[in-house]
Amino acid sequence: MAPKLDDDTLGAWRAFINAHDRVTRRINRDLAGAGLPELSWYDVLWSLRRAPDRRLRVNELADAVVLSRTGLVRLVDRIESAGLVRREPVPADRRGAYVVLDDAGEQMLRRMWPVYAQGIDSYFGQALGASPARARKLFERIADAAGP
Amino acid sequence: MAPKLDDDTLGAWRAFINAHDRVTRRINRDLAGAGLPELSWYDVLWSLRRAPDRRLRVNELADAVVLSRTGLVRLVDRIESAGLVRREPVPADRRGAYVVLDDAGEQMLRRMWPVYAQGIDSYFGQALGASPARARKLFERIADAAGP
DNA sequence: AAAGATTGAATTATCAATCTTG
DNA sequence: CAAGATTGATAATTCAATCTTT
Repeated sequence: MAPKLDDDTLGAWRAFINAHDRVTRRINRDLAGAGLPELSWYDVLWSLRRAPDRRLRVNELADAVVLSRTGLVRLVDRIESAGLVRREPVPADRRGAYVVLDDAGEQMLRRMWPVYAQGIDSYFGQALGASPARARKLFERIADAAGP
Repeated sequence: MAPKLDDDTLGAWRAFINAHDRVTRRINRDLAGAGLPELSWYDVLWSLRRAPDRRLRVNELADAVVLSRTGLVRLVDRIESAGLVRREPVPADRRGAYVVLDDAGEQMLRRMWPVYAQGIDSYFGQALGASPARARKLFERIADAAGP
């Protein structure tokens, strides 16, 4: 039942939780300090810009973002109120809705990126050491191990 | 201003966010499925048990847990309502309050541990590969880089 | 005035139920 | 009935303001 976890695995776990909390908090603080919206907004805008025709179905977006489907609907409401995205009907399927990136959303993305990138670099990237690729593989293995 | 982030660092960052979300979600789901409280409760109870005399000041506890001071006060309220901890006055300093682990809290800790440990092992530990110690150091470097 | 802790009000996240279309 | 999306109710997190003691 209770697998024997060695000290390093347990220590790694606690450090992992801690690292995530600190890094995201600092980045969000930096963004707020610059009068910009938080991380989750960036994730939504960024996912949309990468998508063909700058649009995604609500469900697709929910998969791309760290949030429940319901949570995403609420988040899109707020971002739409801010005029950064809009909803559009889906031609073939009248149940669905596209979320489409607006120009103001693209501008916001550009304003946020310097602050965000700086945060990733100084609070996270620097600590990865000589081989970011190795760290990347490690994180991807963890994400895969935890499944969808 | 915008540092050049290489693809691996950025990929590592996205995988990191993703991994954290998936692992904590799964563990919390497993706990809920077993009729047990969520992760943050465990953190509080565990911190108290390690502490001398099974008690910590509210501020000390807030440092040990991934939560703001206010958030911790609310969390302790709930855990106290569940009868797992109690507040006690601090002899020398009448401003302060100890949070003390109750026997029911220790029992809860023991009930939660198998589920929690299993989750850490299968969703996280397995992916660390041959050297958990190396992973641990990496996570600790990140936590340090992001400061307190 | 500052430290320790708490509360009120506002924001956000989540579950279950709902509505609409396929 | 199932899929896509949304809403209502509930719970949790946070900021600023507050209260008490040092």
